[in-house]
Amino acid sequence: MSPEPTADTPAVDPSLDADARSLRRAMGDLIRLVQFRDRDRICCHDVSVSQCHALEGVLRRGPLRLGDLAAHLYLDKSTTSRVVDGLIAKGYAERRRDPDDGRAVLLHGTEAGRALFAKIDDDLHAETMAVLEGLAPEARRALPQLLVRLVRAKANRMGVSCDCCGPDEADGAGNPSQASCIAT
Amino acid sequence: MSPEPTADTPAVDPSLDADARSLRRAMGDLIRLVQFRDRDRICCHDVSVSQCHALEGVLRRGPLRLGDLAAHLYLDKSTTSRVVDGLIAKGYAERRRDPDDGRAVLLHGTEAGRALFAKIDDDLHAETMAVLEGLAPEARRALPQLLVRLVRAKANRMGVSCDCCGPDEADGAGNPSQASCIAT
DNA sequence: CACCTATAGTTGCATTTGACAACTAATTGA
DNA sequence: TCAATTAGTTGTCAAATGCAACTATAGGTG
Repeated sequence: MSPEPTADTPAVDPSLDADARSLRRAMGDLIRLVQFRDRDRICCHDVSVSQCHALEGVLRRGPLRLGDLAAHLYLDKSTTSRVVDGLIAKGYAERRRDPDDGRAVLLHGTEAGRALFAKIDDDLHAETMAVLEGLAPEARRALPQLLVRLVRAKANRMGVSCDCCGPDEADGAGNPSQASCIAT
Repeated sequence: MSPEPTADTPAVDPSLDADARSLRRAMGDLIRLVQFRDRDRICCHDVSVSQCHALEGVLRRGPLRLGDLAAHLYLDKSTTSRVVDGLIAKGYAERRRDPDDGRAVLLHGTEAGRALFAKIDDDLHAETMAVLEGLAPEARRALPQLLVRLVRAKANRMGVSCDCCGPDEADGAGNPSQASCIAT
């Protein structure tokens, strides 16, 4: 269980274990809180949580196919199609035929969609800023990196590929595959 | 938008904004991934995700009332009751009358429940350890604290009180109300 | 003590979310 | 030209969840 520090296992920090427990506890709280969403079913403004994620996907990743959005959302394409229906019904997105492939649709955000998302994004950004404020810069910089690793580990375990970060890549140095995640 | 550094706003780190965006992107991925749970509906072994959280609550917080568990899970008490039904059906928990209050039940974990949870806990702990490994100790130590702040902020916004951390408390110093979260 | 009110849980019911499977339409390749 | 593949949509069903109604117990107050 607790590997002894030897020449090639360079002294495992004894607090690692405790840190892991703390992290899991906090994560558990976060996850439970996040999954409780039906109450104020509306994410923030006029859309459900899924719709909000979908809107973000459509806007951030430019016009994209339904299947790609489904992958991004970790949802079945049928579910995704219906989520998009909702977005379209509210006038935040639209389906257009892909000129290069008659089977496919390209999802575009509308002006209203962009406006709505900008508002939501601002809100969440402000909230996040408030959370980060006053934190040691190194710590807050390390956080996304850590979350990405966590997501990757979970995705791996669940047998899906997370689009945030490629197949895999050891990040011993500064910001390796994380870059590809943040950049988009 | 970008507040100018003055005497009393001690030079806002210009990277704060970028850090916040990175964080939100990673969080988004995490949340989407986590909400995709119906697929392998079974958390890991023999229970659903909700049941897993409930089991953890029952075991970690000793015998507790249904209402308290519901609060912990951010679920309606009716839903919680049914989640517990599932746990009981599988023999992982049991309802007992509260000797001090005939209306209440006290939820107890069974031996099987303890055993199952130990297994799940080990798995997740190992996963978390792997994620944390190789990270700078300060960074990984700061992480739970940060998540707690995030949870608190979200809980606040949603108008619920998160049990992980009390009403609120500025943590300028080392580890303030975070302690109460980790300690439990 | 009797009764009214508040509290703890359970059950009925409707809604939402989601997956899977069947279907349609379009592309690709032999 | 036609079979096989691929992109999306729609039908159907199951699970999760909240709200409201209900039961049973506690706690006060006249």
